[in-house]
Amino acid sequence: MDVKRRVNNGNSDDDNNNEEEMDLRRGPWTVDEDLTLINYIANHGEGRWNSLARSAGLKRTGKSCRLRWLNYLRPDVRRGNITLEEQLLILELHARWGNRWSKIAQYLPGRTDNEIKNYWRTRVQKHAKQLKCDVNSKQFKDTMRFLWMPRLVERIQAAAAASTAIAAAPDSPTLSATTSVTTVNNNTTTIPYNNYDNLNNNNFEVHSGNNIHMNMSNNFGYATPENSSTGTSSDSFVTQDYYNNNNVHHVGNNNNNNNPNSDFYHQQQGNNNNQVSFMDCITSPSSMSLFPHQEMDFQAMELPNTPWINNNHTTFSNFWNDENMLLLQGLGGGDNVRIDWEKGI
DNA sequence: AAACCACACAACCGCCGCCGG
DNA sequence: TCCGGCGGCGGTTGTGTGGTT
Repeated sequence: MDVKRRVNNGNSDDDNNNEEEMDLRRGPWTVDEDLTLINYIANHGEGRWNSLARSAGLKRTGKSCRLRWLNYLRPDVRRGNITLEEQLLILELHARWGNRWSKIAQYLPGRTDNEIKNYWRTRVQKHAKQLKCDVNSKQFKDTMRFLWMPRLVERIQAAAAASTAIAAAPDSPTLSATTSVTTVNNNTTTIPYNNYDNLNNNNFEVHSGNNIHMNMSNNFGYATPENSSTGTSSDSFVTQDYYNNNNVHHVGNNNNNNNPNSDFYHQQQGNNNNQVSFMDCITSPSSMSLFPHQEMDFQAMELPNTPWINNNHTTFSNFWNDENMLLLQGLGGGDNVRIDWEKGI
């Protein structure tokens, strides 16, 4: 695509250059442009993007060069589908910081703010729309907190268990291709995992490192079978080893690359196996079983009248499946119903 | 086979804060 | 102190791709 832009309007926008009328290219980057940028940065380093663009002979704005480098060409950019662990982390961090994508991205090694933002918009907001509630509404946050996130945890556990099974039976060709969860090694990031109500306290910490290690056994109020009571057990949840040789690629690619010429130096590394949809998460029969002492504000969900409670809507039929409906029937309504899980409701 | 649609994501835009002259 | 350039950030758009009808 050869999209060019005449830049000479003399305003304060940093894309402009008054000294000369430059035909600045826009749109998808070509292979040649990418290689030029890569080579230039390899020799001169990054930064000072406007002068870099000029010096490298790129007919691009400095801003465009920066974006291309940071979001695509950087060697440590990690591509492929967002893993379960990353999904969980994104939900958690978004609950804490909101749309501060760059800050969230700091805790997902190799992921860019753009990628996380896209994930949020395409996946999370889409499902909020399906539920006919605002993504910032209490209803949706509760849905994430009590259904989606626990389901993710459950999936992660299942994947870890599968991984263990694979280790025990390495000849299994089916299982061996179905998980990206690896065992923990050195350089571990520990993430004490708290619920949304605790997001503002000091218990939530994320330390940079090569791995992310989630500890799910704290004051969230539940404990998983894998958890130890120490809070930092290495037995609980482990993400992919972001930097092992299998998962980190010099330059990644994706299935929807708009630049058809760029594949030659890209390496496909999609991991489709841990991709879990929102509905997959919330329709699990055991989605709630990880929360033995959680207060669940069902009234805030406006059960009888809420738009999502609509038998004609597929979202409803998926969300409030038989088991969940039995649960709700057992509650009998009321204000801020407390679910006493230990009584077997 | 073609048309249509939904999705994913690369890239752009506008705004803002920082910094140096 | 002011001003302009720059980098960073969040929001938005455009488009290629794959699936469905």
